[in-house]
Amino acid sequence: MTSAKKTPTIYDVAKLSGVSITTISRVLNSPDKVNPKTRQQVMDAIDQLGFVPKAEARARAMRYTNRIGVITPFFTAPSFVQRLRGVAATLSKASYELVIYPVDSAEHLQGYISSIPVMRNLDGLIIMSLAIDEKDAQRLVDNAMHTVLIEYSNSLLNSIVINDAHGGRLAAEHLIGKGHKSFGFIGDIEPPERYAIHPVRSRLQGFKEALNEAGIDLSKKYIKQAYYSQENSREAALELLNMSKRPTAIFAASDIQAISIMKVARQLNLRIPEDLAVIGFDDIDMAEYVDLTTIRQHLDDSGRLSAEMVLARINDPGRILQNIHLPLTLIERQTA
Amino acid sequence: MTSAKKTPTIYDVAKLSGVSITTISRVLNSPDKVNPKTRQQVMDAIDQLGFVPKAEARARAMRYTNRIGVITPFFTAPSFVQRLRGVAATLSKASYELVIYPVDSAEHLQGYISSIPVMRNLDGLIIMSLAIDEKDAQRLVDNAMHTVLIEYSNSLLNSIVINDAHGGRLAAEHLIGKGHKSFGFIGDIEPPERYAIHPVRSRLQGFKEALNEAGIDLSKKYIKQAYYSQENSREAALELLNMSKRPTAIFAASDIQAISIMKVARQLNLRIPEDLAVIGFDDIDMAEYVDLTTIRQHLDDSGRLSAEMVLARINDPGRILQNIHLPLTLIERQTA
DNA sequence: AAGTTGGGTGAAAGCACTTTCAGTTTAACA
DNA sequence: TGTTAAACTGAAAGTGCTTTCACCCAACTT
Repeated sequence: MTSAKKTPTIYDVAKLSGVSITTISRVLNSPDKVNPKTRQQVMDAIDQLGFVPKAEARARAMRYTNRIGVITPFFTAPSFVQRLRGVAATLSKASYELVIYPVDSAEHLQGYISSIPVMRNLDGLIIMSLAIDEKDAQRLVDNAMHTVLIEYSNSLLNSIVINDAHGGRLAAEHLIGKGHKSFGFIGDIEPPERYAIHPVRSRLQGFKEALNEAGIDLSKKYIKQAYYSQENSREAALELLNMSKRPTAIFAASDIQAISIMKVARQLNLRIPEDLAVIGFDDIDMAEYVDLTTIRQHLDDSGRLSAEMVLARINDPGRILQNIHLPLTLIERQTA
Repeated sequence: MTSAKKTPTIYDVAKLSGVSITTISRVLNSPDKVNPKTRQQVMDAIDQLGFVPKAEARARAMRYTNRIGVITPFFTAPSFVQRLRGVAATLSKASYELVIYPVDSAEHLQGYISSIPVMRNLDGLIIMSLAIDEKDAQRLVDNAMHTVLIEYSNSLLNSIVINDAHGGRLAAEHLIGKGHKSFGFIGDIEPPERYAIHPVRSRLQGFKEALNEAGIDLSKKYIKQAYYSQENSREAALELLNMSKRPTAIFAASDIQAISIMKVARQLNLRIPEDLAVIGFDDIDMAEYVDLTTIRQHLDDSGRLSAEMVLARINDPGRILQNIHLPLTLIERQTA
């Protein structure tokens, strides 16, 4: 029965299904652009012939991969997920695939960064919250890999950043405005990861500065280092809240940590915001669920924007470099 | 100043070394057929340009992609993220890339599913919470695409499932054990998406059955349909809690919805669990932060397992099919 | 009824090479 | 020195696929 003497090509499939080779290609590469009925005919023919597109021919003819990559640490932390959501939304519209490169060590990062531009199986790249050095940046531009950085910047590449110190100020000012006099801070000031960038110190600094300007000194013992984990944040919160003169307001460098603090406060029977005000940073989805007052950093938008920027660059490589500063917004809810 | 705009081709090499592209090709493919002097010139040019036959590299890269794909709806909903986290963790260890195909329409899904196995730019595939029909399953196995289904099963493919009805029972039994007599249910019983699978009905059914067995009838008006959004869940909760004889315990078909209910209860000044018990389903990270009692479905583990299964299959294609039932565990915290 | 969209489609022009074939050197031999 | 086979080379014709562009036709506008 098996007639085929040679492996079938799209020309064979085209003949059998009665359409042009163009349509076959389209069924395979952008199925949504072809009429479902036609698509079904083509798929039937493909199945019948056992057609498999030849990788080399494909590679030859394909100038783009229709795929953009995201290199990110902590890719499942809520704030990163929300950025990814923004990225995915715009990529999906433009029918690009999303490849995620989770980074959990410096080697990992270096590996990705050195092989990606050479392998060229990506049309563009988004790098989140990761510091990349001059040499790597240079390699990226040499190999014409369109990339945008988030939370980090480099003169050779597009970037999207926020002003973390200003975020700290916003928090301080809001709390001061509410009449608070004694403050605490909890955040991941000295994270263990060498490869990721660390905006927390800036948030703290802005917070301190604004307090100073209001004549308030935030002494060391009210500043608690806590890793991004729940237990760790909880311990820090406990220490703060068990102090003889405990603060009436706490600024947490991330919403997740703020929520941990709320949990401890609840267990200690402290009312929020009457006994303790809590303010977070990020405005992750969950913040609204728990009515957390926080500094919104427009996570979805940053993702969306970054994707739009790489797409724009792909379509117009001559486009000028951009370094976008995203605003921060205080979102007042119930906790402060 | 920008030097290399694109990767060099044999044309560039030909120009630089002053011979025709034919000769370049020959140097590369049958060096013995070309004059040593000419060959040397060509090699020099090749070195100088850093030329790598592109198609070849691509084709090589494509025969074994080191990449596995995940097709998933709602890819940024917490429960899906947690599964993805499991997947990413094991893939990262095995140094595989993760490609995410977000599905937001039936066409999308059908498109992916028909082109992926044929195009072979993936070594394996994980399909989450999506129903796939016999024909597609058949095509996947015909094309030797190693795939694992999560929350759905098919006799031709590996799968990982949970017993949703049993989860409903667990919730009911726990609540009954706490002495509750009047119950409510909130969940996405009739979701709008045709392409995704819908375990909520089963959860409700198990819940109802267990109540029935305890002699309790869950009447229709205590069963509220609510989409997976915050506002919708809130409305449903409000209706339930404003009833003349309001339930003392509510089972939410997802943690996210349970948390919405908690928010409403807070606004209504209802104490949890004294005035109202709430139990969720999933055990997402956030559940612990807000002390939500819930039915844990081991999300990270299901992701990890699914990745391990496709990896195992890639390394040993003869491996027997598995249909894994993951246990559900009641996690008792503060809300019920 | 005429005009405007816009989805679906095919012809044809790439893509980055390989191969064929005809031609040009070169080397070797008479 | 002329002849000829061998060695080398390039133009052009594939290779199997993707993509651009123009076209058709049906569905809306006005």
